[in-house]
Amino acid sequence: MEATCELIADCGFWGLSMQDVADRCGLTVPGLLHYVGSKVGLLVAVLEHRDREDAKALRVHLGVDEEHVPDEWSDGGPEGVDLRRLCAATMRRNAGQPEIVRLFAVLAVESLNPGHPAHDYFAARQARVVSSFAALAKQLTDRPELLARQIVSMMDGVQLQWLRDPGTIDLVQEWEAAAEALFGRL
Amino acid sequence: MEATCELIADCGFWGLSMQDVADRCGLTVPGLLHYVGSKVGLLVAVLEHRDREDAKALRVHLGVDEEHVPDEWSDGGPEGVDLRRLCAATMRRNAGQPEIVRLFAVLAVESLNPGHPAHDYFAARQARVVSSFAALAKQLTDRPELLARQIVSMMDGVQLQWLRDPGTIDLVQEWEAAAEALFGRL
DNA sequence: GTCTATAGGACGATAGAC
DNA sequence: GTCTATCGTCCTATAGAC
Repeated sequence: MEATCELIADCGFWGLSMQDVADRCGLTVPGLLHYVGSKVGLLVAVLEHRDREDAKALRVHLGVDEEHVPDEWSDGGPEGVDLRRLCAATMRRNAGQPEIVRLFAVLAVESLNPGHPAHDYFAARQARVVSSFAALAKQLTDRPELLARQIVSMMDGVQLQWLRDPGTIDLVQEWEAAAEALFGRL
Repeated sequence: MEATCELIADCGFWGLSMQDVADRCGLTVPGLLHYVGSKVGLLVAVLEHRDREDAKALRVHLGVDEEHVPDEWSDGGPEGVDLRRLCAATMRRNAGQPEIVRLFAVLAVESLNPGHPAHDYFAARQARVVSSFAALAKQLTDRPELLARQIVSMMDGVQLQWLRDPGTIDLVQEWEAAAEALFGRL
């Protein structure tokens, strides 16, 4: 999983070589294929692995700055969570794993092509995030879907700039400033 | 150029096949290589072609809604141009060429890898855009670089969402709403 | 300026031994 | 569960005829 994440982040799924993955694992290519079946199977395995890992870690990160974690938070669903705080927690977590952020950035763009094996996965993911943000935004504005899309756009854009120049840009600070523009006037 | 843009947009530079490009041009692979020398040469040719094309077209688009085009605008430099109007003109133009937007989105992310042949090109491009936006933002805020980065982030993010679901999202409208959040309180 | 022919390799995947 | 051997295909690039 780890090796595959790095290699896809570097060259995309189309540029990924099973040979390179196998080499990093100390396996031969047929040895690797024994587990994942095919190259697409490897991609699916990585995405599922990331989903589990991220769901787990986000809950930890949400609570890490709080003295007491409300019950609703630990239940997994984002209901009742403050939207601005949820975004900040996400960015705080992402600031510590640039390679993972880059993996998703590469796949998200590559999968705009309907023929990409992760096309449906990212379409669904995007819809899910926007609609759950919109649910939380209902309390803040009369156009919650619009605000949700703006937040997602800004998060994606800020992360992209941070990835391009991690030395100059502090992801957490940059997001805090952007959040002020988005949430400040509400 | 046209064929290459579409194919890179679909599969990235690493996924691009000279054979596919040659086929679409009605050429053989050596026939294509005669002009561009190598696969990297083809990429460079495309980027240079887009630079010329976009510089030309942006000036037209900037003036298209105005009765009179001020002299400074036609001189090429963005000095004196209203920043918000410049962004709107860019988005208006991009709304008409989704394939080109997707080409740049794919290459921009793919080239985060320092080993990518377009890495330096996109690093320079990014720096140039941010600093020219920041110059225009000086009149609007006391933190012009920050505003410039926020604008670029939001433009990139909005375009990404639009590319993923062009039927639901109107790029120009979506940007207008986002611009209100960024410029409205200044 | 465009072609045929070909070099020389990497690719994903399968078959079958151990 | 991991290997060797191999298939058939694709890849970029070069050499050289026309």
